[in-house]
Amino acid sequence: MLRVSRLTDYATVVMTCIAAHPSDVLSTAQIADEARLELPTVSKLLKLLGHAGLVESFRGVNGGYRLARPAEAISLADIVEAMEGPIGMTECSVAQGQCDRQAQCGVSDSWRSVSGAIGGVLRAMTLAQMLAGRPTAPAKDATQVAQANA
Amino acid sequence: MLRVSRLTDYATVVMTCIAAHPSDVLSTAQIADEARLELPTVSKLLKLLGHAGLVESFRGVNGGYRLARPAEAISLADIVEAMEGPIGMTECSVAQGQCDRQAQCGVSDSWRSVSGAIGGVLRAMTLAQMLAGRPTAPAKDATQVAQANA
DNA sequence: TCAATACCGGACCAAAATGGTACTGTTTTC
DNA sequence: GAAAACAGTACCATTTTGGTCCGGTATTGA
Ligand code: FES
Ligand code: FES
Repeated sequence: MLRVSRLTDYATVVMTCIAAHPSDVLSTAQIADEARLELPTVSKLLKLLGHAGLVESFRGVNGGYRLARPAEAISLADIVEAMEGPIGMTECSVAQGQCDRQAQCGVSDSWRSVSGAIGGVLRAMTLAQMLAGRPTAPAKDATQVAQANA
Repeated sequence: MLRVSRLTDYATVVMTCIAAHPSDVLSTAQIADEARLELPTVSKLLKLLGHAGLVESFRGVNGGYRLARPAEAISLADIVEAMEGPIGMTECSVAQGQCDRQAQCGVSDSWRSVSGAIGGVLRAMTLAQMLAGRPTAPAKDATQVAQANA
């Protein structure tokens, strides 16, 4: 299906939740509640995201997480890479010299090319843009519905 | 890693092999030999590709496979969809109504948007283009090496 | 006619990735 | 020093993936 893992999907949800409360330190429990996800799962996600430098963590009472950078400076590519490692469409094209067919195989160049293009697509989508489609208020007007069906 | 399955990668290799011999019916064994892949694997791939209408099959002695359309009319998106089903980045965005969080979740629109963009990238790469980087002759001159390292 | 070739449609299995959970530290606040 | 909250890691169940095999059928040509 050429899909991203479900955890990565959840990671974007979590990130938009955090981005919705800028300059606020949210605990894992708060985030899990708002994102409608299980707490242990959210905990794991935040650990990964923190390790990638996308969120800052604060320990102790009243600790929690906060965006490490403004939402405009975080792209979907950042999140995907944090969760799944470097973006590459084929096993062969990331691990150079892994595949013994590489000498004869001419498609690897093409795959590398499309991987680059897809990386560009992911880099073009920022967290701020994703947040724009998800209003904090439960309002959902016609413009957004039209955009969804486009 | 946001990757396509290895079988899909192999499918592109197989397709370029077939495309390298236009208007020739190649047996599974010939294709497997040329693609340096195991015969049962190639057999499975060709079954999938045939089912998707990308290759024509001929039974009996001297049977085999041939492209169903000219290489210019077959895109990478066709091959990926033949192997992995419809292109969609997240589970949620393909199976509408599957995820009970969908009402609250605002990121699905964004994901659908990037899925569309990535579909475009895949549709833009044709089998003919992929073949161009893989000469039939075993010659490998400097220009190709340079291109490979680009 | 009949045997050889070669695709068709499955079933089948082992190994790996995934999703999810739990538990034990460590740091900070009050 | 007790409670809150993150850090790290280990663990397991399930699913997906990659790969193989076999009996069936159609076509060719001697
Ligand atoms: S490089 Fe491994 S199959 Fe192409
Ligand atoms: S629709 Fe399922 S998590 Fe967004």
